Amino acid sequence: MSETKRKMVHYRDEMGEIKKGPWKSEEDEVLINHVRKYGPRDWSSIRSKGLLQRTGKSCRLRWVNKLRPNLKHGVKFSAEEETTVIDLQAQFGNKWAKIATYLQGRTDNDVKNFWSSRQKRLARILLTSSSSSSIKSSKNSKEVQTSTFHHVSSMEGPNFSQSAEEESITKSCSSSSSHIEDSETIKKDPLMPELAYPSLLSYDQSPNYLSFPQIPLLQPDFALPLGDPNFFDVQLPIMPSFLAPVKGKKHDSVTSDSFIDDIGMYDLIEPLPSPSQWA
DNA sequence: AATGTCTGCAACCGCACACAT
DNA sequence: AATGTGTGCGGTTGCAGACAT
Repeated sequence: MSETKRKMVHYRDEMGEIKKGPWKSEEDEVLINHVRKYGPRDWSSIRSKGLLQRTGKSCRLRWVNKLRPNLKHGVKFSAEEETTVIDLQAQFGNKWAKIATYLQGRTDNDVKNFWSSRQKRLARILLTSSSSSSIKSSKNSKEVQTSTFHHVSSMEGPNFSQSAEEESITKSCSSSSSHIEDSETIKKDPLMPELAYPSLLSYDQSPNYLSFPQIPLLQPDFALPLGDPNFFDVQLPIMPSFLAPVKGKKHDSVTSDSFIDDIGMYDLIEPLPSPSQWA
């Protein structure tokens, strides 16, 4: 993002003028020098010493999100990172800072923004698809709906709506799968590629609940603090990258076909590598 | 080419927590 | 125990660029 993206704002308090908005490279330099001298702490002293007209909070945020070493700037989330975020979000909820500790070079803000974008895309797809697709009933549609929905919901985590949106994606998926005659046929459906590899799947207590295999996560105690210079050397678990990264940008009209495209966007239709390729 | 819409992301805000006094 | 200060976190906003029409 350019330095002039945000309007520079100034206001005064008892300590003088406070600057807000985009950071200049000179300010970054001052901040970096402060951290070199004193470490990533005493943020408030930066202003009280007159080094910068920024609040301590603003300085800390700038350091954590932009200036800290080894951050991945301008690098899209990989399939592995997406999978990790999805899984951890389901596990921890919206604990972005915690989730970020499992991802090399990612900040809580990165994770938060990633998730937010993803949720928006999904919401739009659900809304559009529910308004553009008709509902067909088949004798086994309920079964298909259930497994399809649970698949999606397990990816999207506990915050996912359980009401209108749930119903709309269920309808959309069942609509595009209305040819399915029995559960065996489901395995051949491109929407459900992972069903061809049952060993990859795990089932929880509910027999219909389909979820991704659990990523062997680092124990939280094992996660090093961000200040630790070795933090980014931690080896993170790698999943088979059968989850496709988000491709394309705009999806204004969602027909049955384009919905499938969007489902692909949500990591469903990328062809699975054969199990022998995972090693 | 002009305009409208969408997306990604930097940065702010308010709240909560930890710690010192 | 109460209060003040510093820091961290999650939610939200708003802008610039990308993309579609």
